Amino acid sequence: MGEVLSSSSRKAQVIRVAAELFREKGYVASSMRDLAQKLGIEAASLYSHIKSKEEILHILCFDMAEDFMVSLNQVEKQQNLTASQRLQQGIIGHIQVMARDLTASAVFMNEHRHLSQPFLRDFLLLRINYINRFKKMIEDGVADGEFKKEIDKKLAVMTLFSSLNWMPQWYNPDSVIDPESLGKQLADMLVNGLKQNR
Amino acid sequence: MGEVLSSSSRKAQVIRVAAELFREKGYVASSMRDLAQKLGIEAASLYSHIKSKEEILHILCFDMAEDFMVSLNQVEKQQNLTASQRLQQGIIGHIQVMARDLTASAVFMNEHRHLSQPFLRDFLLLRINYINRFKKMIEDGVADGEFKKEIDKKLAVMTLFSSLNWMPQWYNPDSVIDPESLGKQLADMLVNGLKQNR
DNA sequence: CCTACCGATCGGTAGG
DNA sequence: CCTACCGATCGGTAGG
Repeated sequence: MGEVLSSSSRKAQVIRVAAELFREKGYVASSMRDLAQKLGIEAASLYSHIKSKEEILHILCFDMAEDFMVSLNQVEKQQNLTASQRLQQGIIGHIQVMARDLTASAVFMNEHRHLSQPFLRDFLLLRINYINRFKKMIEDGVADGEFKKEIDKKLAVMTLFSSLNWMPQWYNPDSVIDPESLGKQLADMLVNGLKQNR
Repeated sequence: MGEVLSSSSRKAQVIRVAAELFREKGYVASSMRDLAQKLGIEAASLYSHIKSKEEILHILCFDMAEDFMVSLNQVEKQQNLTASQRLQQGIIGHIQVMARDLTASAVFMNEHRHLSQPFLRDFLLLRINYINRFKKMIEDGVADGEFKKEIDKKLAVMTLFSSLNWMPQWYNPDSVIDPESLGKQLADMLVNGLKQNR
């Protein structure tokens, strides 16, 4: 997990509480006074821990991005697996990272656009890179003959990402289904579809 | 299309320009002064056309919701079709409604949470109803034996909605692929999966 | 559609 | 971590 977020410092606590607030109300609608109140301190006191409101958003977004990258790096090492197996592992990894901190994941997803430049650009470059690496797995599957050659790879990867990204909005981490099973089911649905196998 | 949005009144123009602004910067970060500037008038003059900032958001969200409902009503009438055919028609309809106004669709999707009560509650009830009607189509498909009985229906419908909802973020309406083809491909991918048919 | 303006709230700083 | 405070900006109104 990102260094700051995983620590138990006061700063980390400020960021975790901020994440809850940002998720609930959105970044722009969350005031530093709201945040201070949740922490039981005065707004001005926040600035002993963080440099600015945006620093909080920056840490939340980039710490999550880092975790997603680490997870995908692991998967890409396993070149002994077939494309669909790697895709499955990638999906499971993504969901596991999200499940470790669904609040930060929701902020990562919905609020990153409020980063100012040049951070926004850096963030979007990381995201494009991540998506392209998933797209590569799909292309590998087509090249192998494991996936249909007629599939629209862009549509496939966008559909995959949409479902992954939307998950923090409805997935309940205390539910019966654990992240790994969820990842497997999602991968299976995407790869095999809903239809009865003949 | 919703009455206000489709008209060419000055009010409709204000709302359309607001939609672009809300999409770009988010509802909260968009000021009435930003909006006025885009229209070439003073901020105070906006209030000759609209009652409040929230009225704009309300109209955008509920006009889109109305259009989605009309589309789904049409599909549900076709009980001669199989579940997967109805699902496909539902998906195509949803995408066609979105494609008619991708800007309003993006606002509908990302900014509805800034509606105040009781409008937010009303909106969420409409959305739940809409989702449940798609879920019903999937359940019908399972009951018929057309879809696998092991599928997680909640996961399937959330995956479907995630992809539909995310589309305004990447779909280019001027692209080579028209909404109907896109809907067909998405439905096919969901129903049949990526895997080569044996 | 404009000028003139209001009270509330914003992120953040100085100085302890 | 607090008190005291700043300049900027917010949505919106009065009155034409």
